Amino acid sequence: MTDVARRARIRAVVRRIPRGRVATYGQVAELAGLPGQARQVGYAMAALDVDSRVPWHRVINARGAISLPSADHSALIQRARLEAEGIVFEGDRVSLDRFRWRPRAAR
DNA sequence: CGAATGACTCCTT
DNA sequence: CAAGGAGCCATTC
Repeated sequence: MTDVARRARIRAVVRRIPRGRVATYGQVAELAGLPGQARQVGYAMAALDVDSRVPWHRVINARGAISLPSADHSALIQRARLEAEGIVFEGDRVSLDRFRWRPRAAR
């Protein structure tokens, strides 16, 4: 699969994450048909524009935390957007039990 | 081309 | 909870 196709599939999965829900990098990788390649998802997110129509802010790491230095501007934008959608942070993380996106088989 | 890098994750100390 | 290591693989040097 080409690089372009791979990133397109990753973006397609991220676009399906609904408001008020989050998904982990590993989860996105899996749904995109790239199991075990969570890093590539992070890479694809980094390549997006901050104002991209792809909801990159709904993608967080397996600990439920934002995978960017807390001082990073993008990290602040990400947290603000998530809280604006109703996601609650407990310290520096989100309860995946409560907010993780659970996609239905087919849609 | 080899080595380092990194918006990751899992497992072990 | 903190650290370290291994697996992962596109990208950059």
